[in-house]
Amino acid sequence: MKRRVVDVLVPVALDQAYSYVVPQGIAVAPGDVVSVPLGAREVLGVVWADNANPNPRLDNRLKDIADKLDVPPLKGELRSFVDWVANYTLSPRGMVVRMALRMGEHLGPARERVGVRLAGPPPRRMTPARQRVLVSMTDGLLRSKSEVADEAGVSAGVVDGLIDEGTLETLVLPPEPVARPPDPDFASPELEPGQQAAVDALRATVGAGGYSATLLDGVTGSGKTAVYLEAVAETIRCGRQALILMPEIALTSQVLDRFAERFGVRPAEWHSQLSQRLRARTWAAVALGEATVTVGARSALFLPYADLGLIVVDEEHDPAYKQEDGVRYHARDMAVVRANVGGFPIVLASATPSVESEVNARRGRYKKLHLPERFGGQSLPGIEAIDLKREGPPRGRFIAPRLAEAVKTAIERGEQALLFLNRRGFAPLTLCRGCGHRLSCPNCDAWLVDHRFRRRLVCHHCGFAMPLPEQCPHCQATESFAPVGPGVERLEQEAAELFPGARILVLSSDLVDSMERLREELDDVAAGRFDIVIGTQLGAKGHHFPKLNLVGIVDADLGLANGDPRAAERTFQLLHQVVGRAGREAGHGIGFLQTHQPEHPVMKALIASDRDAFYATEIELREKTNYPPFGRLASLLISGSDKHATESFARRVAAAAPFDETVRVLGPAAAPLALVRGRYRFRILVKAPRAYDLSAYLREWMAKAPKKTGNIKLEVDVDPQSFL
DNA sequence: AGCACGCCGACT
DNA sequence: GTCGGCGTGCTC
Repeated sequence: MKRRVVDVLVPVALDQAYSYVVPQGIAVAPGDVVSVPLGAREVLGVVWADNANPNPRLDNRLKDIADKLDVPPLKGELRSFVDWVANYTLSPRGMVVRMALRMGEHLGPARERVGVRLAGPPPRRMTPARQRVLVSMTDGLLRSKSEVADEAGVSAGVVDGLIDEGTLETLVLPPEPVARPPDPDFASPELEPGQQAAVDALRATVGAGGYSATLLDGVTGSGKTAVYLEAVAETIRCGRQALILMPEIALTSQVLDRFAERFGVRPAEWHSQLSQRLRARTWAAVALGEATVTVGARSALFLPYADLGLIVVDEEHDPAYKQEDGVRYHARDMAVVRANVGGFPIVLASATPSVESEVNARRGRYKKLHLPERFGGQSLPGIEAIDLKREGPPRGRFIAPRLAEAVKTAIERGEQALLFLNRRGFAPLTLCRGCGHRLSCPNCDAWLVDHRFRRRLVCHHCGFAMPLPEQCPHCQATESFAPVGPGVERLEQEAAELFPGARILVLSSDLVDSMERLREELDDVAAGRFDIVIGTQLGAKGHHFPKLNLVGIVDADLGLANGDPRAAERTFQLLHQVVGRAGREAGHGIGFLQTHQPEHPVMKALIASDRDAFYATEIELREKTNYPPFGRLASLLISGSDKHATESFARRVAAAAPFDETVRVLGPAAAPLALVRGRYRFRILVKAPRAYDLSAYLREWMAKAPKKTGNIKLEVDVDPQSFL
């Protein structure tokens, strides 16, 4: 009898599927998750296709499929999506399928939970602890052991003792579901007329089914979340699943609470900090359709939904949606593709849409829903510029007198102030006053950042850290180091001196260790347990602080200086979001922008609260320069530890570029960050027209590019977001 | 991506 | 003399 052979995609850096023999007793079909031998190990893979005539050269080398897993097969929709993403990003298909299989090796039944209930006579020896347990058990209900112990305030041993005595009996509890079914009619939202119109439109879109993309555009506080949750509710009523994508860090946000208020239960969550077991259980719940709504970071896009019927991309403009290592993909863009492949609607929500999405809406490719006002008639904060050239702080200080005065007033009123500075640590630069030497990283082309809290000088690119040296490595002077420029830790010091007695919290990613901890700290702020919050981006994202009425942007120019084509857009979006945190409740919020260039279009648009002016200038500029979305970009990053070998390789790669009169190949040039982790970096930038098939061009190019030697690496980034 | 193999430097 | 660093090649 002829043996059956199938092609299996394995989760390694291979673009091509491998062939395996289907042994007797195992029935497989495309999409099935199987366990297969690969080299010395055994890996999970996905059956991609039948192979009617396997390569005869492999005849005696074909191995058997080891096992078929008892999970639902990956649907054709997801498999097409995997192929599409691999093709578009030039990633090996194996690396993309790996993201869809990222449930760890912990599949299988959940750990058994043991429940107890009152069953026998009281114990022969009664103790106060035992008494408390029995009191809490008098209702005769079944509950878990840990629950009982917690409730009675005793240790688990006391409960075990009562089980031994026969007073309590044990029963196996059904496994706790990852997420209970949300009730679309649990609480009906109060909607204002503007919101109601948007909700009606979204309900119609969801009800109609089929692919469509909608840009939901509404300022902070306009009730975007409430509106898109109604699209989710409609999806649930249709019996389908919904995915709400969020930037990773925003997963701490109140959206989860809002969801629970609206639907009676919390959604399933998917992010990088899930434990292995919870990850596996969530994966399975999504695949079985038990998890109706998933709120997740970008990798949730690759989950094997049983019947996905809606994707919402919250804060769609957020740069964190771009994955910068491994498979380089933009989750917002791939979400649109996934909706298209699956034939269902997608909603992109933002108060400051990306220029890409805004242009798509203007071209009619996306529907646009606009929520014009703040919910409850709240007014947007007034924004004032503080011109640092004219009324800056004294030397060595970073809070201008006018801002300090406003903070003082806010505290006196019992309100909160947020000082925003997108810079971790104490000072970004330490230099020797004697000779001007700058302390920099031995492995990177970067200064060492002074982190006083950790008592280290730290490189933000490679993690190198050392204590402050005794003397200058260049001129041997002692006690000669001076910190230059501010970080959040230095601001904290300054704020403590300016506002004695104020309760100050620093929110910075290097000072929080877990998502839980961060949630607690954010709750503390919301509850008014701090007067001043000094924060990096962490403090800017998706949290609502009712008592916050004053926002001070300490260095509004920080993001504008680099050569990134999206620098202006990013700065506008970030500062708009931060300033929008003020006055959401009380309605008299105010924001201050400390800037050296109050005439910059970004600053002028922010001060005038004139979003349209910003989009008008930015879109015109992009169009004129053929930058996205009016042209396409790709970037090749060539890196290696030998500078000359790397540079010469980069030149040979550039020389191998296929000729196309509509494509421009720029470079190689040393990357702005020319050295990272001891590796020299060179960049080639590719510019192509808007509708051009850049992936095909790059694939043809890579096929004839020179072979790399030594430790040289060549990374291709289609639609790059970072140009460092 | 992992893993084995194989080739040159420092040291139990 | 071995241990181990990484560069190279392969995985049906």
